[in-house]
Amino acid sequence: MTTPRHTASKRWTRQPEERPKQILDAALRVFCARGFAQTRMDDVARKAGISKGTIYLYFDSKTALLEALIERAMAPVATQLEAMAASAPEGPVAPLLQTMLELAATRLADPDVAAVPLLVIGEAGRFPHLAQHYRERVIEAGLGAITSLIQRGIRAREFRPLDPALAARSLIATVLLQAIWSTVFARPDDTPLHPHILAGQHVDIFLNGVKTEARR
Amino acid sequence: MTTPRHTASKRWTRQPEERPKQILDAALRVFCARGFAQTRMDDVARKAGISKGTIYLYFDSKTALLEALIERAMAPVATQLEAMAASAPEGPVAPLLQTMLELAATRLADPDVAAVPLLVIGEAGRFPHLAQHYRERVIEAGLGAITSLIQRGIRAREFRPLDPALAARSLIATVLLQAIWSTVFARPDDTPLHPHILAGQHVDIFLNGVKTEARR
Amino acid sequence: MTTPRHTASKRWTRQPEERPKQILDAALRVFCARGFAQTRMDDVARKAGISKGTIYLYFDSKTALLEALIERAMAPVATQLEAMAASAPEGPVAPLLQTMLELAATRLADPDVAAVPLLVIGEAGRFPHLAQHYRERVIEAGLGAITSLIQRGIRAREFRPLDPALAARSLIATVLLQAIWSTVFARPDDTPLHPHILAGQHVDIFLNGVKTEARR
Amino acid sequence: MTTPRHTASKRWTRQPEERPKQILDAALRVFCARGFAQTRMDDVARKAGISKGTIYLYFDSKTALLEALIERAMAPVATQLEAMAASAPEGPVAPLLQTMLELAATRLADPDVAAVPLLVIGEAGRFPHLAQHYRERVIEAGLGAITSLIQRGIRAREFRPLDPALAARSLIATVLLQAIWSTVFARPDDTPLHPHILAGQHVDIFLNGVKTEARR
DNA sequence: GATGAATGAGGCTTCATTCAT
DNA sequence: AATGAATGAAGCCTCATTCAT
Repeated sequence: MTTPRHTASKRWTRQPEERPKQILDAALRVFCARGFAQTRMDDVARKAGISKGTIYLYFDSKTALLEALIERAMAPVATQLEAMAASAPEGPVAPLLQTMLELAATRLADPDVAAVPLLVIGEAGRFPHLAQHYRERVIEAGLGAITSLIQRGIRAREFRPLDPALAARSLIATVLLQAIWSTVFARPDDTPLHPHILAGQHVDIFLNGVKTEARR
Repeated sequence: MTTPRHTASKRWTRQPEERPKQILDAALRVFCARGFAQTRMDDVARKAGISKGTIYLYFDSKTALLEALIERAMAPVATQLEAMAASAPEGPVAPLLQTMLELAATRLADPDVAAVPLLVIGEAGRFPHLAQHYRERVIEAGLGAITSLIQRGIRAREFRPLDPALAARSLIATVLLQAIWSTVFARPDDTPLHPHILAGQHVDIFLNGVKTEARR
Repeated sequence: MTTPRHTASKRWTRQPEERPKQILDAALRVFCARGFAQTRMDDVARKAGISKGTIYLYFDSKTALLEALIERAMAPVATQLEAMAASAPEGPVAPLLQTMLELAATRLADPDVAAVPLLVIGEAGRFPHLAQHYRERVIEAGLGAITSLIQRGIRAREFRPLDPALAARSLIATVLLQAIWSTVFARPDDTPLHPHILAGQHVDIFLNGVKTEARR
Repeated sequence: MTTPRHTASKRWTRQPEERPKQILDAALRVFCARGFAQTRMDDVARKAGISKGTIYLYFDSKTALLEALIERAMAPVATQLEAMAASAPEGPVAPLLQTMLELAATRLADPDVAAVPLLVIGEAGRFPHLAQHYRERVIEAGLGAITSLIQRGIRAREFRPLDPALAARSLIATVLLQAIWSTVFARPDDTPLHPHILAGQHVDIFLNGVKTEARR
């Protein structure tokens, strides 16, 4: 068994285009694994396969790295939520809600995706502006989209009358909390709960729970 | 009748016996406000009204402080959950579930109570044993208690057949996530969402969603 | 030859009263020897016989150390200059000027005293406010005191008419520059130029050069 | 007739031959403005309009840059001083001294010229060989030239007997110190003291102070 | 020759922990 | 038991220098 030499004999290569992405990807992993405060810039650098100083060619500080990271993760979510809310097709909203929840469950089953809200939760105390930004662009946007759909359902007598904002929380909490739990409390030997199954039954309960009472 | 250990030769009146509690209370507050890593022992000391060195008379390290804190918060919850599960009265479980959820909502509305799960979530990456312990004694116990009640409801045809473990998650997630959110994303000018209202409508939706279909 | 054990068996002693002075003294020496930028806090600490962290119990930063140092050195000089200017006795000013110059020469012969103006000169580029403060409190005060004495001499026909401010510069420059040179360009094997001799001849030349022309 | 080394295949017009001068000029400015230690190679490069790496094609290190800089500035001064000392015309030395001082004052009024002694003063602690070299080639040469002229004046009974070496210091200190002060303590809104005026009065005082007493 | 991305040693500063009082 | 001065290891960040392009 020979010791494989590295195929690249160069100590490093220029990759100014790729570096920011490499660094953010690495930072997400290590911040998530150890927490922001416990992560050393060296950890990020090693994970990205570069040297410590190189990070500072692209990001001003450790904090700037965190902010860029969260900003990057937030942007597509916020965009998609707005698009969804704007383009909901006519007709009953129940199937729509089901689709959205399953989509969310699938997305959040990816640890890299679930990592970001967790980071925000963990660092909100230290970086209130981050938390506020996340709240506005993601949480309120998401809750708003769901809330308006539920409201539509109520108006159309598809659902019985109830507070649509609270109902929206009832609908999405299970999926979100599951994402948090499976990331935080995962045990190595755990069979991960398939997100579709949980989301499926939850949506079923919810829709049964909110649907207009059968004529009496 | 307390046994005074010292014969009135001291000037300070605070009893050593109260110190651990004072320290833990202070630690909970500051850990929660700034996060564990960002909190200095000086912060804890100042909050407790004592000096930094004194903490080390009662706790071996900063980590030990965190562990004691979480342990202390976990104990009564675990005890109560076990008691509930053991002593559930006969009859329909729906009112029981409602009571439990409202109790949980009320408890978690206290920031000092909600702080603990948040701490665990934030530090799980660094202290896996803490996370595991919390999972076993609180999460699994709580989910177990709810699950077995739901199972009883299903057996009694009070509820339609579904996976009781998943249903338990559906039931409690809304209340827990609300506790997390209102702690993390609270805005100073926010009217806090009264926990009873959210829990009330959520339980209503849930119970309507799981109840046996009324024969029509 | 035995290895002498330290008489103090304690690793350190409490000296909260003495520390600031100890630290400033040490800092003056090492800043002067190596320059501010080239000096590590470790150097200061070692010179002061304490640990690096201790410095930060008394000074906020390396820069604060420099500022405190210069402030401390400036205060007595400024005070003395003001006192001198205020309490000059009546009569001819020539002996006064001679006394002042010799005093200045003696003072500046102490390397610890000469070090401060040198520090200011070296760091003026980085700390303009320091330079400005020094200029106002020391240089302008000193020049002002000398200038007003010379003016008195001119008014009393003791000196011939000339620009007193420029004459003040002529008078003190030699002593000051000598202080700078002997600090900067000192060679170990140099016999130091005795300040009194230089100052003595310089004042003699100066006073001869400014005295009223013998009646013609 | 210059020999073009490249056959017009390059786009840039700056000749490599000019680079060292460009770099040294830039370095002088920024070293003077911020001090040697506080100046980054990037600063020098930007000032020179080239890139950081290019400096290393011409100079081995930052220190080499400083040394080359000072060496370059020293050479003409040393040469001129030697020439002056060698070719002093016969007759009274007073006009000669006056000319030299005014020349020095004029030269030192150029901040780029005054910058060099200041740099040497500031970095003498770190680069003793620089200081020694400067002392030998500039200071001792300059003092020597003046000293020997004064000695000539004493021998010719133009001046009264005094220590010519100390008198030389008395003569030049005012001009040098003024150069230092105006560079270090310059205020933006200051009308700079015209060097000729200061030097003029100083030389007048000095020559009056050293001239043989008019028999009365 | 020129560039500027990449490196990594080094310094300031923080803070958990110790210990003399 | 309590204090808080003192310690020193550890981490963020800078920047002189190198080197692939």
